[in-house]
Amino acid sequence: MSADRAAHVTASVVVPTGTTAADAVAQAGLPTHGPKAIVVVRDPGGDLRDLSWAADADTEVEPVAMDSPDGLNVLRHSTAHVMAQAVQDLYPEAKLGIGPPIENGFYYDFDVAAPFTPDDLAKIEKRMREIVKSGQRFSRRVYSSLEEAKAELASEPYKLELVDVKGDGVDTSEVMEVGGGELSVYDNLAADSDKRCWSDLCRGPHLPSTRLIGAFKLMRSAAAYWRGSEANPQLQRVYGTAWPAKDQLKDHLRLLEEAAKRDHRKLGSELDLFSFPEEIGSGLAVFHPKGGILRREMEGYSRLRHEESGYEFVNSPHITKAKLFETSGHLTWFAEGMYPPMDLEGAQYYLKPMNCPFHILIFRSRGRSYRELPLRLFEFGTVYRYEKSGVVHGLTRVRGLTMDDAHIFCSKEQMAGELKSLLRFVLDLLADYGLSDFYLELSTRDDTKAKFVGGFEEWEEATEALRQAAEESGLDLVPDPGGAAFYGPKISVQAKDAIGRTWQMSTIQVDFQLPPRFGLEYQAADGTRQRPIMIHRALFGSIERFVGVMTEHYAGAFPAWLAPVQAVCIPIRDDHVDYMNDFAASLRAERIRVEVDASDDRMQKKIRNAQQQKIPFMIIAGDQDVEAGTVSFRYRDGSQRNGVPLEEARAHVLEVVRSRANEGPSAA
RNA sequence: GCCGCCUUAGCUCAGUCGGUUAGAGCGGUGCUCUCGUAAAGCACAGGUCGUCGGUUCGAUUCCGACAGGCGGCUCCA
Repeated sequence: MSADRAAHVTASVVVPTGTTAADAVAQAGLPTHGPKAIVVVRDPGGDLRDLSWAADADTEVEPVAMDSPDGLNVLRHSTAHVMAQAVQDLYPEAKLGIGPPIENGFYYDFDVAAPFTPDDLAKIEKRMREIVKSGQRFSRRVYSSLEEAKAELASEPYKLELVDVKGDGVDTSEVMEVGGGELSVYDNLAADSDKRCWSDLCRGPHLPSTRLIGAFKLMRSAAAYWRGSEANPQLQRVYGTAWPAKDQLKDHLRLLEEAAKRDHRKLGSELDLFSFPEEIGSGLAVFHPKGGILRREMEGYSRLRHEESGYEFVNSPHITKAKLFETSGHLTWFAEGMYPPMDLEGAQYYLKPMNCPFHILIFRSRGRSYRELPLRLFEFGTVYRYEKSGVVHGLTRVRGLTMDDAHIFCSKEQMAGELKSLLRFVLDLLADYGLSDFYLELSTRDDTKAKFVGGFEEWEEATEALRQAAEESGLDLVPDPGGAAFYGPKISVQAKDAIGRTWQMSTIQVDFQLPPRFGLEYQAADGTRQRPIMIHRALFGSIERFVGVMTEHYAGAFPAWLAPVQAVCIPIRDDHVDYMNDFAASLRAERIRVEVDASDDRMQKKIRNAQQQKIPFMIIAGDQDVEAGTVSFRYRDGSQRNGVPLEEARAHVLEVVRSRANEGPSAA
C-alpha cells in the first residue's frame, strides 16, 4: 500500500447481510457529506463498490473517502458523467465516447458536428452546475444480456463498439465504460422522484449523489482520436478538473498559474536565454549569450564527471552519406523522423538523427581487444529530427538537438555491472544539478506486437540486467511493457521537478541490432573473436530539453554556479561606481560572472531589475559601506546581510558558487 | 501529421462594425535628478498590423493558402 493511500485508510466496517454499504457507513457514524464524505467502499477482493452495494453475506469493507486517491477518481469520474449529461442536454446529437478520470480531473469525448467553443464550454459548465445542485443520484443497473445492452445503446455507436470489443475478450481494463464480468449502466435519477434523467454505459463505481461534487471547472477542449488511433475519427474531448471542496480547486488553479510562470518558453525570453526565430524554422533554437552560459556550465560539469568516470570524448560530423544509415537500419525504420536527403556529387547525404553509427565507426576503425572494454565513447552530438509539426514544443521537443550521447561497448559478461554503475552515475549526476526525486521505467518487449531484433534469450538477459540495476537503485520501478524499441529494452529515468511534474530525462538502452549490422567484434582473451554488447545512453536526454527542465525546475532562479549572471553590484550613487568596479574586478579575477549596474536608474530600480533577472547576489554599496570598507548583500529571496567586509564578501560569493550548492544563497 | 484557436512596436496588450495621421505600458535612446534594499521625471525614436494571393473604388480589418505560435491527439530525447 502506498503511503498516500495509507494516510486515507479508515477503519473497516462490516456490512451485514442484506444491508447496503451506505447503511454500514451511516451506522459507523462516518461522514456522508462534505469533502471527507465516504463515497464508495473497497470490498475484500479489492474492488470498489457503490454505497448502494448490498452484501449477500456479512462483509468487511474499507470505507473510501472522497479526498483519498481512489475517492478523487470516483469524484472525477462522476463529474465526467455530469458533463456528458450536460452536453447531451444542450447538444442532443452529441454521441458519447469515453469519459475517464485522469490526474487532477477528467475528460469526456464527444462526436459532435462542430467543435466546442469557449462559449459552449461556459454553457456546459452552467448546465453542469444545475445538475450538481439538483442532487441527482447515481444508480447502478446491470444489463441481463448483450442484446439488451445493444438495444438500449442503439443510438450510441461508440458505446456499441465498446460492448463489442468487450465481447471479443480484449482487455478493456483501462476503459471505464466496461469491465468485470458484467455490463452495467449508471442511471442518473432525479433527487425527489425516480425519474431517469440520463444514463451511461459504465462499470462505475460512482458517488451516491451529484451534490457531493464540491467544485469543478471545465478547462479546455481539443480533438482526440477515438480509441487513441490516428486511423480513427477525431472526437471532441472536453477536459475538466474536479475537487471535493472549492478551496482545493483554487489551490489547483494556483498551481497551474505557478506552472505557467515557470514556463521555460516565457522565462527563456524574459531572461534572454534563447529564442526560436521564425526565419530559422520550427523547433530550431538559438541560444543567446546568457543561455549559452547555462549550456556551457551544464556541459562543462558533465564533461568533468564523464572524464572521471572513464569516458573518452569523440566528435562526429552532422551529415553523412546515405549508406551509413542504410547499414544502421535508420533509413528503413526511422526515415519518417529524418530530414530528406541532399544530392551532392552523385551521392545522397543525410542530416544525422542519431549519433550511434558514427561512434560505431570509431569502434570499428581498428581491431579491438577485450583489454579495451568497456569502451565508453562520449559526445555532445547535435542531431536533427524531422518532428511532426504538431509536436514541436519549446525546448522539450525540438528538431535540432544536442544529445549528451555515449555508447558503451562491452562484453556480455560486463553488461550487468556496466548497467548498474551506469545507472548510479546517471542518478548522481542528475542530483548534482538539483534533481533528486526520481522513478524508473523499464520498457520491455511486447511479444504480441511488432517484430523484434535479437533472440529471446538475449532479450531476457538484457532485460534482467536492466531490471537488476533498476532494483538495486532502490527507486520505484514502473513497468512499461511493449515500450521497448525493437532493437532492445531500456530504462528511462523520470525526474520530478520542484512542483511535482515529471520529465523523462535519461535513457539507458541495450542494443542488439547495431553490433551485428556493422559486424562489430573484438578479440577475446582466448583469441576468439566476439561480438560486443552495445549500450546507448543519454543523461540529459538533450541539452536543449535539460535547459528547459532546469529553467522550469528553478523557475529561472538558477543556482549560483549555473546562473548566467552570478552577481550584480549596485552603487547607490554615481560616486560609488568606482568602489563597486574594484570589488567586481576582484570577483571577476576569480571567474565570477559579475556586472556593475552603472546606469542612471535609482538603486531601487536596479534592485528590481536584478530581482526580475533572478540574479543570486545583489551587492550594494553607498556611503556607509564605502566608509566602512564593506558591502551589503541582498539575495533573491529578499533577505539581506549588510556591512560585510570586502574580503569576507568575496569569500562568501566564491564559496557559494564553487560549492555548486543548488539552494539559496540567502541570509536566512 | 490531425482538430481547434491565435499572429498589431523588442515585450505584454488596446483598437480598426472595410474609409485620411494605428494607441498604451514596459523596454530602448537623450536630458534632468544623485537617491540605502522591487519601478524618479520629461522628451524622442520605434509598426508596409506574420507572408503571399483573392474579393472590393478602398483590406491591418472579409475570404483562401502558407509560415510561425498555443492547447490537445498521435508520436517522442
